[in-house]
Amino acid sequence: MLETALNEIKRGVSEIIDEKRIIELLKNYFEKGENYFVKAGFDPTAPDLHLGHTVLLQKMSLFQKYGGIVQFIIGDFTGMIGDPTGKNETRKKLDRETVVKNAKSYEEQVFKILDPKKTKILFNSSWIEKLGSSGMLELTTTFSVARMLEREDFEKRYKSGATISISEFLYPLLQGYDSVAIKSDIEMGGTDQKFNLLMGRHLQRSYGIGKEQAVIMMPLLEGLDGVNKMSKSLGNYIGVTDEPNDMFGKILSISDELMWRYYELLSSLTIAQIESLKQKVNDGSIHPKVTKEDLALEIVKRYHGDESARKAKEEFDKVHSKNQIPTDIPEFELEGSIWIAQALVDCKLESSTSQARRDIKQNAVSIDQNKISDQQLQLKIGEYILQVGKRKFARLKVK
RNA sequence: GGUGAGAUACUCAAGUGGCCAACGAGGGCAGACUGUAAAUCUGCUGGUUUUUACCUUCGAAGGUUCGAAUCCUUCUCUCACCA
Repeated sequence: MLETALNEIKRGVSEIIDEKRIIELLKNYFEKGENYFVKAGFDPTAPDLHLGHTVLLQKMSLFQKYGGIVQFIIGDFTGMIGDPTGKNETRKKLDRETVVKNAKSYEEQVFKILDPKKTKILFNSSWIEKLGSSGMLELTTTFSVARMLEREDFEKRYKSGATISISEFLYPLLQGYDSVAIKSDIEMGGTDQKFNLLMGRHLQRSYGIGKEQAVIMMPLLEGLDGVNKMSKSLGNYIGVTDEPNDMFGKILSISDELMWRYYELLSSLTIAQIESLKQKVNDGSIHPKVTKEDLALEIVKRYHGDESARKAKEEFDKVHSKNQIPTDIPEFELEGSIWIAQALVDCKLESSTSQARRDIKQNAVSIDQNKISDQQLQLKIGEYILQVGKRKFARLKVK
């Protein structure tokens, strides 16, 4: 029992620190029914979860199966600083209303994966603000600048001569202090969080709360480009709230290589099942596209249900394999005779008439499925289906 | 506080009086080829129906000049060394 649980927990994990502690926690649960806390922190500014986050969430939900109580921290205080990636400077404090709204939005998304009955949603401002200036000072005495500079991105930036503001040093400390305040037993995060996660252990020891959290790091899921980690700012993400059609299409657009990575980290198939699939694709008995479609179906199903997933697949075949017009496309109405380039801009297919002209020149624009080449074309009264590239469509009614 | 260096489009980065809407690379978009994959090849990548033209843009504001991303002044920000 303990053995199976541990193996499930270890699947896909990038690194575990203090595995003994985890075994101990599981043992206590199986033998005495004792619960324990599993912490993970999230930024309050971006309540749009994507599949990269779900790698972590899926693992957390597994812990809930084995006695874990999830402490879902919304970093409304630390969010003001922003995790020091070097890109963002100090951010504005979000007003209460926005934080609450974002938290709501988190709940809706998170509870598609986590069990609400075994999840606590906490705001870190609630204990950090109580620290006050003296508490904050005390916190800074627990760690040295030299050690702080050991953190990889600090070191890089310091050596290359980029700016590091003092407030950025506070971020890891405060995140670590969260672990002190809520007495977490396990903290989870991405591999990029290693420094911050370990800070939790360090501070729990410094503050003498009587335990040190174990740390589990999950690999960062690569985004659609297959190179960078999935992130909203890079625009290479699949959001859990994406429309079924979008979600399906995005998954199918990943490379074959990346598909296996997604299988490992996102699919509920066992490792053995995935291996056998891989085998079949390699010897040619299954087309890789079919395998990818199955993956897309499984994931869309998870967030939107059977019916939507099936429809998304049908729609996809219709538009891409058979080259037909999608079912739902945005509709626009415009007045009188109108210049094609302007019409494309008004239908939000192009950002400027200059861009529209360039695309027409490059054979990227079609009307009612026929490519056009006349940049001066005037659209008369009637209904048209405009298309730019492969995926941008609009239905236009000229009156 | 002192001395020196720097700020160019989404990112990196050339350009140091007119040939500059600004080399090149990455990214992005489009076309060909495909499985809407990857790889590869090609084109485009500030705006404007005067498109071999015009307008706006090289940290900000002024100035010199027929003409400035380029020269001068002030300011803002960044970095290095010294204190």
